[in-house]
Amino acid sequence: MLDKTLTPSSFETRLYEGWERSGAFAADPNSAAQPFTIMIPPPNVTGSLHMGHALTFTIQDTLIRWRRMQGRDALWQPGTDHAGIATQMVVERLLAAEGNQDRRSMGREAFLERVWQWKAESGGTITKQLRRLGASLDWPRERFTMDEGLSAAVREVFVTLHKQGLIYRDRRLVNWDPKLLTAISDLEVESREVKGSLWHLRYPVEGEPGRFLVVATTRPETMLGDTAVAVHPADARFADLIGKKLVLPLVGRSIPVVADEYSDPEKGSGAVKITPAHDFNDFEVGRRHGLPMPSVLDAEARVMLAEIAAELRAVEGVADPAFVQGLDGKDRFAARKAIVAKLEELGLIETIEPHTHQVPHGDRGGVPIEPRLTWQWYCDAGTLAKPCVEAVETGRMRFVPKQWENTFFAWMRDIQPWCVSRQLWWGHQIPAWYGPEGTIFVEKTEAEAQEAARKHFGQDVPLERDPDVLDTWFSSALWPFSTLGWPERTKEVARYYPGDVLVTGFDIIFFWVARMMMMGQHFMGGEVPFRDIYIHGLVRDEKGQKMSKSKGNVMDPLELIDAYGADALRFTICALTGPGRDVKLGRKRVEDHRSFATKLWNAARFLEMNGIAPEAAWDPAQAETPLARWVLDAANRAVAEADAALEAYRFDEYAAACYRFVWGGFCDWFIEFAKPVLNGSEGAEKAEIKGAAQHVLGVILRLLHPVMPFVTEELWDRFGYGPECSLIRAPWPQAVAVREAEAARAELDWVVALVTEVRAARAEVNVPPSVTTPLLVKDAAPESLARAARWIEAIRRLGRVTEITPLSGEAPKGVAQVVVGEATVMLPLAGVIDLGAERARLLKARGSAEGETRKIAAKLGNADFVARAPEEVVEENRERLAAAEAEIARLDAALARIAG
RNA sequence: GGGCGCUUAGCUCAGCGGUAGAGCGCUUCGUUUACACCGAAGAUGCCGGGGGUUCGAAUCCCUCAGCGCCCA
Repeated sequence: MLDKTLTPSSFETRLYEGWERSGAFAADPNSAAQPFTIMIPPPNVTGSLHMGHALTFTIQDTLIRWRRMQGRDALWQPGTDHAGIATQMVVERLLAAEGNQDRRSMGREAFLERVWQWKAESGGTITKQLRRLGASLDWPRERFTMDEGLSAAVREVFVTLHKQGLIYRDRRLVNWDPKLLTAISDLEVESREVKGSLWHLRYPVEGEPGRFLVVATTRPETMLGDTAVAVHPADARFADLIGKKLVLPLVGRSIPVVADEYSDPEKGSGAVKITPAHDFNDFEVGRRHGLPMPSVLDAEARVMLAEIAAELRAVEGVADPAFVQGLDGKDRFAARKAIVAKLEELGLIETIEPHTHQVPHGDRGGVPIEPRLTWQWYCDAGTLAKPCVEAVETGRMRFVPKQWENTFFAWMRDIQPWCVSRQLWWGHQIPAWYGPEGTIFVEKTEAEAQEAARKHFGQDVPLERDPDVLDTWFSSALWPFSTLGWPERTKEVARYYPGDVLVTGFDIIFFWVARMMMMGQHFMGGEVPFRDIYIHGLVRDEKGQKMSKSKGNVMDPLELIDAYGADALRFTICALTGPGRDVKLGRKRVEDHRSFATKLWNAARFLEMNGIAPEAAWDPAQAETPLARWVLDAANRAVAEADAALEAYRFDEYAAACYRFVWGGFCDWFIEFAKPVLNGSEGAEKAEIKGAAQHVLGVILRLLHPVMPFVTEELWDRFGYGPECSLIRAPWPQAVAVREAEAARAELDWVVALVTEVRAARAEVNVPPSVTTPLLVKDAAPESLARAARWIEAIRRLGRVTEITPLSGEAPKGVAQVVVGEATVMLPLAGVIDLGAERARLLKARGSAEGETRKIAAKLGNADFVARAPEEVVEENRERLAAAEAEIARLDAALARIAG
């Protein structure tokens, strides 16, 4: 016997282990079935399961379970990425907490060993948590971006791209994180609004004592590296200054005034100081005008004078080398204070206005990033992006929802060279070796580099390997094929590439999607890495706020699973995942949706109590009774709706179709109609209803399995539809042949309408539930009377009716009346009903029928409508008008009967 | 400043040319062989404002307003 209450925790772990142990999640490269592949966007190895994961993995698992049941050879590739900076930070923090020596003093090798040790101990957190969610990943195939195989792919790709000229070294400005001491991607930079000041500084014009050019800046400390001041060429205020020289305050260096459209006459003073080594825009201006580009801040963003020391010059009242020398080694913010104070003292500050502006911050380190001129490795993303743009334009790859392709195009068409080197230790060390005279040898191994160097120099030379590592996204970009064994020519690569769909959030389009596309197409013969890209929203809290630790509104999916079961969480997520919309999720929503799992459990329990059990031989095509045919037909439609919804990535519609059928159809009507039969004597009818019930329960369990895997598997096993843990591999339901479905639908619809009308009338005229009544039927067609007779038991039970008889002679006094199709049904309730309420009820029904009539009549009275609208629309309106008019007539008759 | 999206019942959202819907909440009633995480019934809408296209607009177009996100 099933327990009276559903307790998900009593079976979730057991079932998951059962599936995993039996190999139910495994892809089979030798299968004849058509593959279906989803590459998990590998979560960060330092991560733990949050709501965003719950959303994305519920969607992926729903898709993969559905396709697997459809008989596809499903591969859901698991794994994690090594998350260079994040992991390095985690381990460094750990070392600090343990009171151990820091990474630099322990050395690179020992540190990396410590990272691997951490990975072995803690790196599996998220993969364990994914199991709680029910994610059916092919675990034995789990990969890690730092695995030997994936590392070999990285070396192969780097060396190949280098030989093709698509990876090169360059000295340009990068986003430098002065806390983490590495270059970071512009995607790892976030703008934060900061309240600062706009300082208006006076730069003296050379040879014109007393004349100044005022520049406005938010970063006065960078002035040490100024090499020009730019004004707009069309700005009349400064026209005569163009080409003249200014004395750079404090430093004493002479710098030119240049004309450049970058300078915005509307902003600040209209003149802008140019510091090419410390600002991206200034860098471009510097390039255009051939300006020197001295750096004045070091890796840790402290003042560094080495590149300007030779040019320090004393100028009375303007520049003071001693002061500048005193800044050497000072932090950038301390230097700003000192410089502002000194300028103020010299009277070189015109005004200071409060100014709120966007300051780029590193998203990991949290400190303002510093544009910095360094040598780095770059990948020619522009060239790699072109075929990706084309693949989306021609439909070889498809964004769902489609509008995201705009975001993608906008970024891809304007993509900048991709800085792939990072000044970290944890990651794939760049396979580049430096020889004498700065020669570079890029090879897969040190031996090959040695060999190349020997060829070049004609003798063995000492080589030194580039200490930097590659951006984590570099290895993640290879994920769709490196996980399959590439560069080996494995059958997995041949079979599972390209994937069918990539599921991810829009915030990741630039990271995953774009980079996987670039590398996938370049290295896989132009073949795209996945055909569909399903973009879901973000999980927000009930009020629509982004979840964040600082706001304290985060929800823990594991805690919700503990409280309500994984199925409830998954079903909630599916039900709320509308197209292109964020998911507002609260505890209450999960609680609400849990009741659906409970409902399913209780319905199954009822069937079990009535001795309903799987009968594999039962043939739905032989069903004779209208009820069996009706429920089989409704199940067919539910399956069709679910399929269509899943094909279209409409998870909300899939959930709604299941909910409607299971609750609104199977439980509310089928089970209720079945009760009298199940209660009655054994015989063909009872056998058939039991047959239909077990058949449809089997359909329901399979239909719901992708979204509610645990409770469906538990019920499947307990009922004995198959061996333990076999639902996951059971065939997806298909429509069955139902004879005369149309007639069954008409019959049941009529009974439902009768019961509903009778219930409504009783409720509205305040008939106590304890009172039962006969029904007197007037003007009923013989078919209606026959139906009433066939369904009398169900109608008795559901409508609190005693018997149904045709009305003979006059209607009794004190009746409540309802209209069902052509018939008027009376409930003789003299002395019980409130006649006033009954009259009001009938008038209200008449009112709405009349409103309907007026609307349709007006439409049909419009000659243009009749002439131009499609014939079937006109015909449909004529029918509706006739029906509404007939209903008014019957209601009028009913009103007349109670009038006296 | 550029781009995208949203605005439909109290709340969360579907519908996107032809009868305005769902779930939750609310009100009333209810211990009938599953289920109170339940059952029955009921109320609630100028489909953001304005203009246009059309026989017909929540749905298509224009415009305005408010909200959100992304990129500068």
